[in-house]
Amino acid sequence: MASNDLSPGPSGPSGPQRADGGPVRVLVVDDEPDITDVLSRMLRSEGWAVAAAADGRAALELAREFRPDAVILDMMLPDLDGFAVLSRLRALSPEVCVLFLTARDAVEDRIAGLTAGGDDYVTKPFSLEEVLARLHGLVRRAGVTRRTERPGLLKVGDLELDEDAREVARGGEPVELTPTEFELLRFLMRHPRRVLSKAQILDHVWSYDFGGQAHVVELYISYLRKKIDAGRAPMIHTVRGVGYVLRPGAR
Amino acid sequence: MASNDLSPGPSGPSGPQRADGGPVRVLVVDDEPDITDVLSRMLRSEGWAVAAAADGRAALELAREFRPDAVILDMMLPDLDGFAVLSRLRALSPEVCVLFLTARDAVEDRIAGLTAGGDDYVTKPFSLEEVLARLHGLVRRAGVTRRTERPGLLKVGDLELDEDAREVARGGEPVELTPTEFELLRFLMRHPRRVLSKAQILDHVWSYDFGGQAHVVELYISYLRKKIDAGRAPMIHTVRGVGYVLRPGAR
DNA sequence: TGAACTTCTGTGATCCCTCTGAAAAGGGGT
DNA sequence: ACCCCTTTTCAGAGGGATCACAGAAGTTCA
Repeated sequence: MASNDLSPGPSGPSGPQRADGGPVRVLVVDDEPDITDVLSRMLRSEGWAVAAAADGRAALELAREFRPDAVILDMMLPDLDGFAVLSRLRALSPEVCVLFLTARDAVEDRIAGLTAGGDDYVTKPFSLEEVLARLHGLVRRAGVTRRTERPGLLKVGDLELDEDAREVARGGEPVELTPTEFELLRFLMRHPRRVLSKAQILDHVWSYDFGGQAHVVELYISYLRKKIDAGRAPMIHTVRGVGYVLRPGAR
Repeated sequence: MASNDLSPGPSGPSGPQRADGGPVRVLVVDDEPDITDVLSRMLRSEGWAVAAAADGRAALELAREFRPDAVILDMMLPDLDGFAVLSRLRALSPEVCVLFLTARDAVEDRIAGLTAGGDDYVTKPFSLEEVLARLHGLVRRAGVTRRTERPGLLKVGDLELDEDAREVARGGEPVELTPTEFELLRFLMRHPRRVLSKAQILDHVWSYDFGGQAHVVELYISYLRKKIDAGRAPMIHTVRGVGYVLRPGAR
């Protein structure tokens, strides 16, 4: 209840770090202030350095001095076509990696061809966890981030989640999860030992336009428990009146 | 009400401090004078710099020169919609963090979704401790406050309370608490060695519209004693005719 | 197109947290 | 010692929160 997000843990800033030790720089480009706002805040709270622009012109200007490592780029901009922005961004700094935001039906078209270059895309409406996960994948593949123990592998107790392979295992035993279950578990595993409210979970795991009740969270928690805690010492604990915690050891 | 404020202790102002050493600045916006009044008093007595406004127009004007680090914003204002105020506040200073006040049934609607940005909300009726805890969490995560040893961890003697994990331990031994017990203990631990009257406790831990008697305080104190002082040297002491103290060592 | 699967809603049952009321225990003063 | 007042403890009603189950709606894939 109390805390609402994702602050860097007690062990210091847990956000992505560049090889030079500074935070990874990301530029958010979208004409809807709600979107840039929520993305900027979340990314900042996750330890990224963030700049935001509302149209293509501003984005290009900003990119020139902000020198982002990555760009989150809406393909529907008021002034310039997303592709125009893209090509000029690339002219400016060829190394930058791009995460496209696009409407669901526009995907098949031409976006698919772009991902071949190592970039990636997310369809609107998206969930924050999805954006975060893709962005992480992008900069990791691009070699921007400092090499850590084993990137893309989350471990909590004997529970392992591989973000790249999308595989989950408890005590070496593989576990099959549906997409939503996977996202929920990833969110829990990225914030272990920390009580997460249903509202927080809803905000991060479900799409931003999801109008549903907190009830779905309870439902999916129960699904996860059946698959992950079945028979073993439970790792998902409910904190009555507050939310849920993922806790490794006993208790 | 007024008599139940907590002034800064003899050890000087213990309130939050900005990285520059000054007090954290918070703007309270609510159209009910009772609310702004009680919040302002409490926050001031906790060492914050406070300004208050009764409607959106005044809030925006005030924000321009007061330059708050955080805003407590009622979503039901007489003139402007809370969301309108929010977006203009953001336009003014994007870094500001916001704690929303909202009716219980309005939550599911649109407030959820805001917590994703790192902001937070509290439903009316609220308790002062709840507001304070959330506000603390917000500015801590926003990196406004000076970094202390381990944020979110309260220690008194061998008693520890982790606000993030919502865990309590006495002498390393974990203790299970219900939500109300937890809030009560947090309040006590935030003001150790200080006699707190039942009225003060009632005002801070219970919702402001709670009509009940001081009897519940005695009841919950007894619950806490059973769980925390059981067998050990007691830390919760009764000051007859006055209230209770939480004291670490002997005596 | 049909079958399998995933996601979400609704209902009811259960648990346990909160608070009330009353009785018991304790303190302090005369 | 006695009485009065405060504090503590006990027992239980009520209600909110959580969970389990079933099924409808939507999606994916062959």
